[in-house]
Amino acid sequence: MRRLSPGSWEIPVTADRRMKVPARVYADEILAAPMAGDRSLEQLMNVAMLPGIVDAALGMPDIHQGYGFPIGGVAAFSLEDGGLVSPGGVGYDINCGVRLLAGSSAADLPQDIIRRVTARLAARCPRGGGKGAIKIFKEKSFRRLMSRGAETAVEEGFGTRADLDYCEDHGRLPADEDVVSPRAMERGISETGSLGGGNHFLEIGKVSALYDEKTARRWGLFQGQLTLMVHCGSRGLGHQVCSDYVRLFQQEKGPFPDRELAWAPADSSRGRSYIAAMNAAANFAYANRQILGASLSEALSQAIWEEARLHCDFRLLYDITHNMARREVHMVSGKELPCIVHRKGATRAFPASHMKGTAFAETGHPVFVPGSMGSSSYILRGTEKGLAETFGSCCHGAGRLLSRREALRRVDPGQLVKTLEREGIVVMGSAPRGLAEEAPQAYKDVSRVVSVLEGEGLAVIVARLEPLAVVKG
DNA sequence: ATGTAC
Repeated sequence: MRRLSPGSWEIPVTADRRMKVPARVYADEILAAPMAGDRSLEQLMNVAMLPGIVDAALGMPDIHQGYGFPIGGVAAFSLEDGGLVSPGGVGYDINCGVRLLAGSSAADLPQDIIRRVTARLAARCPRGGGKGAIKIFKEKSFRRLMSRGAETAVEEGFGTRADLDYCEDHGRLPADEDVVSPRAMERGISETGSLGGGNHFLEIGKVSALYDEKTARRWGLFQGQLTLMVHCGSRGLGHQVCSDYVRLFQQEKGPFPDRELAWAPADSSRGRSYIAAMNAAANFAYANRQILGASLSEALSQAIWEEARLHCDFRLLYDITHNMARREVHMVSGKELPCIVHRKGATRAFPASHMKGTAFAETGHPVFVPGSMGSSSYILRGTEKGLAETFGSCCHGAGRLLSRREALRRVDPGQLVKTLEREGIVVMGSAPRGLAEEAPQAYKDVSRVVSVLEGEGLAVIVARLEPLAVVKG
C-alpha cells in the first residue's frame, strides 16, 4: 500500500492489469495494522477487478473481511457500461441498519432504575435466533409490507406518517415481491418486528458531547438527552434472498475474481430480479425497524414514567442502512454518471446538496456509528468532499478485530457483564456465547475510526452518545 | 448476519 495522506492509502492497479481501478483505504497506522491479518485487502482488490467499477474500490476505517466483498467496503459500477450488481457486495443481512430515537428529556437515572427500565424493554423485544415477532402479518398484508416498507408498518399502527420523512429512502424502495422465494417469505413472516442476534442490539444511551453544536441543535440534540438506538436488519428473509441469488448468479460461468463475488449485469433479467428482491428485503428491514422503534420507544417512555416518574417521549431522528446497493447519480470526471453504489458495512453520508426536498436539506442527513458494546457511539454528517471522493459514504461501526471464534476463546461472558456493570452499563443478553462474541476487545476503537474520516474531511462529528444499557440479540 | 450445511 502506498500512503496518500495521513488517513488514506492506495493499492495501485497491479502489473497484470486485472484490477480495473486502484483500491483506496481510509485508516491511520493503527487501524491499518489488522488489515495485514485478514483477507479484507485481497477482497478489495478482487472488487477492483469487477467490470464497470468507477474510480476506486474503497475501504472505510472499520474494514474487515466478509463474504466475497469486505465489510466496510464501497464500490460504484457505471450504469453506462452496463453496470453490475453483486449480492456479495450487499451482504447476507440486506438493509441491516441503525435507527436512533431522541428523547424529550435529559436524565441522570440511578443504575437500579436503569436496570428495571431495561428489563421492561427487553421483555417487549423478540430477539435471538429463530422465530418471534411483534406482529404476525397475514400473507396479503405481508406482501404489501415487502412492496411498501415502513409505510405499511405505519398503517398497521406502528408510529406515524411523519416518521417516514426521517427514514432513508422514506423507508421504501421499488420492489417486486414476486421474485422473493416462498421460503424467504415464510422466514420473514414469522420474524416481523424482531431484533435477531449477532451484533444486533437495542441501546439506551445519553448524549454525552456535542461537537458540531449548530447541527446538533438543528437535529434537536442536547447534552444529557436520553436516546434509544435500534440495530437490526432483514432477519431470515434477507438471508434467504441473498443465498437464493448468490446460488443463481454462481450458475453463470463468470469469470468471477472470487465465486463469492458472483455478479450479474444490472439490466439483465437475473440482475433486475435480484435488485427487486433485495429491495423487497430492504422494505421488510425498514418496516422491521419501524415496528421495533415505535413499539419499543413507547414501552421505554412508559417504563421511565413508571420507574422514575419522568416524562420522556421519543421521536425518530433518522433510520440509516449500512448494507445496500442502490442506483445513484454521481459526478465522475465532471459528468453526471448513473451508478449502482454498493455499500456493505458502510453508510451513505450525503451532505446538504444531495438532500434537497427532505427534512435534512440544510444539514445533510445524520450518520450513526455505533461503537462496540459498552463504548461510545457517534453521530456524524457527510461533507461535499466525501460526496466527491467516496460517493458520499461513511463507516458503519467500530469494525471487528477478532473473529467470533477468537473472541469466544478469549472472553468469559460472566466476567464481561460484571466489568460492564462496574463501568455503569447494564447488559441483558439472550445467550452468553453471543455476548462473548460481541465483547469490546473483539472490536476496533470507534473513536479512532470516526477521527480518521473527520481528519480526511469526509465526515464531521456532530455528537457522541454514552451507553446506559444494552439489550443484545 | 443466519431455523450457523448441499
